[in-house]
Amino acid sequence: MDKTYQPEQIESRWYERWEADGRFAPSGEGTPYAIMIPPPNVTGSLHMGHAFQDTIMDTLIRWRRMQGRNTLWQVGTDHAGIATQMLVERKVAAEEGKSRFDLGREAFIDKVWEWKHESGGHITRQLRRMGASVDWSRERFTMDDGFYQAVQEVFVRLHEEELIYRGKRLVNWDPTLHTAISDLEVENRDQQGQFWHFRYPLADGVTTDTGADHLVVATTRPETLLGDTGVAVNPEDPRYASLIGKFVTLPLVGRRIPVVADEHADMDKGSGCVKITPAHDFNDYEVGRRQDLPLINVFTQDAAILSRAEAFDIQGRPLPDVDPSLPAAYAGLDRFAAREAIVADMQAAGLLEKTETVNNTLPFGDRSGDVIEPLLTDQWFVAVESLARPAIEAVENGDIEFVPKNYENMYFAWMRDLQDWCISRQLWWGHRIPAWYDAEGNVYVARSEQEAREKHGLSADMALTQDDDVLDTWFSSGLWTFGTLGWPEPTEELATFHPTSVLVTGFDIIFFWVARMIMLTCKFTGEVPFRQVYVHGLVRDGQGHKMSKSKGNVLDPIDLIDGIDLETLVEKRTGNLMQPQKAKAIAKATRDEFPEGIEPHGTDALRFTFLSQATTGRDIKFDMGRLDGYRNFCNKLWNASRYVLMNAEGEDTGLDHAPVELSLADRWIVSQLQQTEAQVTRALKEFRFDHASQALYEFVWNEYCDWYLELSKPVLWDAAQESANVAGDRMSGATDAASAAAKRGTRRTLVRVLEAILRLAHPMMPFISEEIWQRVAPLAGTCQGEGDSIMVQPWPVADDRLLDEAATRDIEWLKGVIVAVRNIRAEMNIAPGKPLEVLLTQGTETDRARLAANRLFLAKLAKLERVDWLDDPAKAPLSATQLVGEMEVLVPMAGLIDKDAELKRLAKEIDKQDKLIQGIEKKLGNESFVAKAPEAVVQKERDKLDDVQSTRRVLVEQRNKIAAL
RNA sequence: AGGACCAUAGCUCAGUUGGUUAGAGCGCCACGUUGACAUCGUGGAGGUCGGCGGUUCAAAUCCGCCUGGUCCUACCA
Repeated sequence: MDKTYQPEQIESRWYERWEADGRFAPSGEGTPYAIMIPPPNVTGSLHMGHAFQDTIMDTLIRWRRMQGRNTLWQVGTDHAGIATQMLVERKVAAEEGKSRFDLGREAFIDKVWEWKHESGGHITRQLRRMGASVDWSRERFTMDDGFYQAVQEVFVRLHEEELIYRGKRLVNWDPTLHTAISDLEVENRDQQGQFWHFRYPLADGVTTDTGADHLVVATTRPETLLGDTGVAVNPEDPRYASLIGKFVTLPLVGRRIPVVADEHADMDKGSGCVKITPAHDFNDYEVGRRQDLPLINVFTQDAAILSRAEAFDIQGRPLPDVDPSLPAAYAGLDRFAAREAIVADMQAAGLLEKTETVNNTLPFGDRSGDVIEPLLTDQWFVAVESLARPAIEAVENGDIEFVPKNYENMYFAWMRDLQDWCISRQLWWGHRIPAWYDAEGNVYVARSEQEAREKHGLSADMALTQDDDVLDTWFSSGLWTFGTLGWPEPTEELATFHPTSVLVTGFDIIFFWVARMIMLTCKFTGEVPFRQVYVHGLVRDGQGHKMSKSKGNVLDPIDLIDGIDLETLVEKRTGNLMQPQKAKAIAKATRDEFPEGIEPHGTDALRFTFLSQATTGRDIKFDMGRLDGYRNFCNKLWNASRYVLMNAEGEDTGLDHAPVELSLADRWIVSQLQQTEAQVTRALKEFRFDHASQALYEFVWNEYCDWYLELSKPVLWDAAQESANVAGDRMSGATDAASAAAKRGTRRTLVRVLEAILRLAHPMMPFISEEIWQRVAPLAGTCQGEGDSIMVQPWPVADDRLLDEAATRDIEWLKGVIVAVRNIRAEMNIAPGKPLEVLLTQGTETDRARLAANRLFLAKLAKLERVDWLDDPAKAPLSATQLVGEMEVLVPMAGLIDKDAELKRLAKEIDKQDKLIQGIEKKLGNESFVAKAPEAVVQKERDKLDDVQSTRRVLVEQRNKIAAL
């Protein structure tokens, strides 16, 4: 093995090997365990969020696989309607200077498929680099043939049940992308805006109670004035009671519009009068419905002003009686230009009362960045009410459990206030809506054109045209858990793996995806899609900022794995910026943060970092320091393994039946291992990946490496003779045979514990664990020969019979003595390598027995040349002292110890004890504590006080003795 | 406006049902090239657990209020 851990050399080969050996497919045996990967965008690339999420899923899957479960990790990608279409449109524009309209629908879609074939492998390659053990043989795509069938089926059935309907509704319209988008795709951003107060003249000579001939309405959107069909006042508002039912004349247009009474008008805001534009505002739409006002649309699909308005009733039927004329001056003006023109004209007409600056929130399309316009358009909707009910119940009654639990509230809050879901998108890339129209505009919904004709008895020569729209991407991804398993066919996979076990996802798509999956899955399979939802936070940068290209703080997981030099990193972060002026600042920040670029860390270290940071219910501030730390941890494991192999390969590791004797240390580390196995298993069960990784880390580094490997050295390297030299009394019966049995026992333990560590580590660190296991397992007798893999070894199960409390206490004692000596060395500035003589006094029988059994360990680890019992404490030479329980560890000072330093050290120790004593005495002095606290708690405090007091007594004696010198 | 979550060492975070001498990693200081590892070892410094109040014999932990931060939902005529 190389002296240092070099991940790039081992990671490349193992993944290919596993995949080639078919290790990722379900075993077909054991209780099923399934996870469906949240399908990433097919043309996307793997970001930190994916890497994090995939690490968690892979850890779960590898763990369950080792437990013998029949595991399926379903992989696939999403066609991602808008995102992909935009990407390809930009590409075509850049490369061919053509728009999608230049190409036409079919040719454009061909281009998208082409792009998919070209770049769709990118993210799947990256997934492989992360070590994700997904079943590639079942890879799916949300627009493959099977999904096409599932989507048609769901749409048609919902339509048959009248849960899908079509209508002219006000929807969020993206004027750039020319499509409807859902509420969820709208991002509200605070802006500073203008607030214009307009006068609307009262018609027919009417005046207000105060004698004014007009009403004042305020708006941030003057251009919608053209579509006003009423002015609302609050029915309770005495100021305007007499005007209800009267009319105002809409300025600039001249339309007579009524004053209506509606609770929407807030008496305390502005003048208390509100202009009502049902075709351009969601609230006004509702007012229009209540007050039976016409809807007058004044915008084109680009959000420019129409030359003639379009009037409808609330059902979307045209209203031929409404005068559609608009002032010619505005025709064709963009909404923002129209706004300026209208304000200017109102001012010129003396109808602008005042202008204020206000903070308001504007809706932006999260894809286009354009201001979203509520627009009256024909769209398809899912009536969600009846679907939501079972979906809510599934969570209420525990069929689906959110981890952490508080996300259930978020889910309920949203589900109980659902609006019908607008599922049509005016895009080309996606599942085309299975609806056909005849010449009269009658609509026929069916699985195919042919079925439409059969179903409705339409003649073969009757012209039918399919709906141009496609479905919202989330409509198809909502079928992910069962669509991937072959639905609507009643497949074996569906029977085996559905409902799936757990969904791992970010809270940001609970509404987009999780809620819709639950609704659609309950509806069509009668089952929940998954039993548990593990919700994780967002991966942020080290300062807690969201990673984004425009901030220039994006980290690419692959760069953390392979490393990247500074110049390449700067180039990556500053290239292709939307705002190129930011490049300089980004470059500087990058150079400051990564002066040397980023070193390679390997996949295992990155995964371990994610897991250690995967704490519940909070976002992750990605910590480069921890990444370094866990890379070092891999190196530690690597080198510990080198040590084990050096001492065990070609040696007797107790595989045959020769006698084996386990030392105290052997029994102790085996006992500790059981606890670690139990801890890691429990943590994984509870989704506490941070605890799981920490338990492993601590065991490997702080117990196995720091102590056990050190304790193994005297056994393996030092002859019995040598220990006898150190011994004050005789080593008894240290025969060659006994020594051989002891060595065998230690080698066997070294190897077996390491082998178990590797299995325990494998779900978290698949590569390094496999690499080392291949060498170690044969020595432990757990390898079935060439071609075997750690992936399919049994998960370690703690065996309580191997817990050894006596050994643990003995080792704690030994550690205590060793640390005491080291402490004296460090504080007294005694060279670490200088052999010392140590005296022990005030020991119990147990202490004496422990010393007798552990002389060699003590001598080696504390670098002692002599250890002796001092029978009469009064005769102790002047020494530096440490206490281990009641026992005193003395390092005689002669020629070694600095008097002042020792006094200082003792003073510090005494002070510490004093503070403790104070605290405990205060507690015990409190009568109600003694009276009311459980007896055990009180007794514990008393014992503690005794301990601390006697420690203090010894320290004070010691101090006095030295001070008297 | 309503709601959620967070606030513990310089930094990133643990802390199970209230009882611990409040922990880890990184960073910091001192010493150290002992035959697995300097991507290391040994020892150490560093916290009135955001603030105030309450419940309790006992609060980092439970309750209330406040401050600061993140986010979601709604509204903003």
